[in-house]
Amino acid sequence: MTEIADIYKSRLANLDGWRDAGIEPYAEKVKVTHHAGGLQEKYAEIEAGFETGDTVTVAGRIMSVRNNGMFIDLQDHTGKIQIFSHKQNLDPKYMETLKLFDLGDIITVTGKVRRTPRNELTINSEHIQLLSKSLQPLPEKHHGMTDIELRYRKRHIDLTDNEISKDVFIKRSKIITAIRQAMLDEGFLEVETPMMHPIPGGATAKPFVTHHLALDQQLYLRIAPELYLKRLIVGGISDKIFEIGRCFRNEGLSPKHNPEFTSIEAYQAHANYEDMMDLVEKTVQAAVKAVHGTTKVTYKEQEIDFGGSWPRKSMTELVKEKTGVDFLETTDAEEAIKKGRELGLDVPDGSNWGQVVAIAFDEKVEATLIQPTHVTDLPLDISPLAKAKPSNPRLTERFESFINGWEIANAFSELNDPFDQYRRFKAQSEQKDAGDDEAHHFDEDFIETLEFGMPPTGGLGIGLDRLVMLLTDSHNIRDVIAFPTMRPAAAASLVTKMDGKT
RNA sequence: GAUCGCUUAGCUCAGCCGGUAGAGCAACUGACUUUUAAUCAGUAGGUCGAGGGUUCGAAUCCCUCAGCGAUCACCA
Repeated sequence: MTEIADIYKSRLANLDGWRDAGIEPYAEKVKVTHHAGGLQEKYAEIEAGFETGDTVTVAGRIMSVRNNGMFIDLQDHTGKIQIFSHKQNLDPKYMETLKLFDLGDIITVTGKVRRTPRNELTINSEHIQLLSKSLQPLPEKHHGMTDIELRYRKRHIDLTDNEISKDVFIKRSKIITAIRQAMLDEGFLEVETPMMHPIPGGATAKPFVTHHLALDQQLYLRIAPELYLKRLIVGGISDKIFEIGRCFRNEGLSPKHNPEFTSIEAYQAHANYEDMMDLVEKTVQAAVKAVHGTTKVTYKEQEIDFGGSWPRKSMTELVKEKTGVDFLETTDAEEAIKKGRELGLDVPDGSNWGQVVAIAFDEKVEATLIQPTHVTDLPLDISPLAKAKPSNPRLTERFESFINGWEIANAFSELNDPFDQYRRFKAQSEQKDAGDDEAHHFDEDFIETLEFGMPPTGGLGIGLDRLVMLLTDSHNIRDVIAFPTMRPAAAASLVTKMDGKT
């Protein structure tokens, strides 16, 4: 017999013990009057040895047991509190069932609150009862579950066990709530658009493909909600809309990339990219304040200040600062490629002017942008949905916001000229034909949408997972996604674990 | 996709130059209504990630594969 089976069987025996005692081991709910955290706070000041006489009912998980079940550490979602089960207070019939408890069991306790002579806030149990039996062993109580892979695969254990992990997901929720609230405060309407697209659009990325049976139709999981949100702007449902939701990209995994990730996209009619910069600052600052109470955050021992108005610098200007090369002075792609290669950049043959600028920026500038910075005026070649800059048609009214060397936001004055959009899609589809499987698809329906007339509009996207990473000092995106995408676990280990259960 | 590293009991980890598989916690039996990582005595628990090879002998050396991590590449 393997040991896991041993533990499992002993717990099963205890489960039967409850039934023998006439108590259902998966009980009905009880009325919980207090939580551990609240009690710790309320009675923080009482002295060691003081008995309050206040009766409370709590419920939670048994995290540790001392002295034959006399002392139990009970944990609920707010914290821990000690339970004292002594024959002075506890009905003999409950004394009998104490031995049926296992670590991890969810129980309820009613009794009076006191502080023990050893200064531990404690409930003297008068009634203690199983609410739900735990058949699986919890991780080791001192070190907890540190195996990073197991924490990702078995998040339910990680959360019961790991305060830091729990805190990250609570903060994630607060960050998203703060951003949503900031958008609502700005007068934006929250909307929803399809996640299954007949033509994937709105971003440069490889999509997931799926198939609808009844329609016999190929569909793509969305890589961005952008084009649908613009359709809503055309429709005029509101001048200000936003969507918070999942996007899916069929690309490599890394500490900064999960195949599904959460973004916010916002569109504002009669606004432009400069208005979007203000909006990025407002929403991100609201998120920072919601979890830190200040605008300053430490990430990997580096202080990042999200406060104030962030510097706005053009991409070509930044490249010039770092390399001495002003790509605005290059007249065509060939000259740009030559200059780029002189800088030691790996520039593929056939790159266009904008792609060279982007490579120079990625290689030479990106990693240096630690403090929040809006990088503006991105090349038109790499911005197929952004409006060209009137003063320089090679550039667009687009910016990306960088923090800690990461692109956190991407925004622009939306291209609303259907003729221009037609030409951009055409250029993209030529790139696609040339073998670029990330180039945008040609979306005729979207062209038609623009033909109805879209007002001048500013659009914005923010990657929320990365923002959560920054605000929780998390160094892997999997630490901020409750159930990150994982390869299937080795079959053998799972089967072994299941063996004992039958 | 490339390089490097990790994988030993349910959990956390030792295991050196190849020589019978180890500890703590958890579990089980017993003692004690006593605590703060409770204590004491005892018991049990292993396909050493998987497969192959070298060897008299492999957790250990070699090869292949898998999962995970870090870095790089693509991307947000």
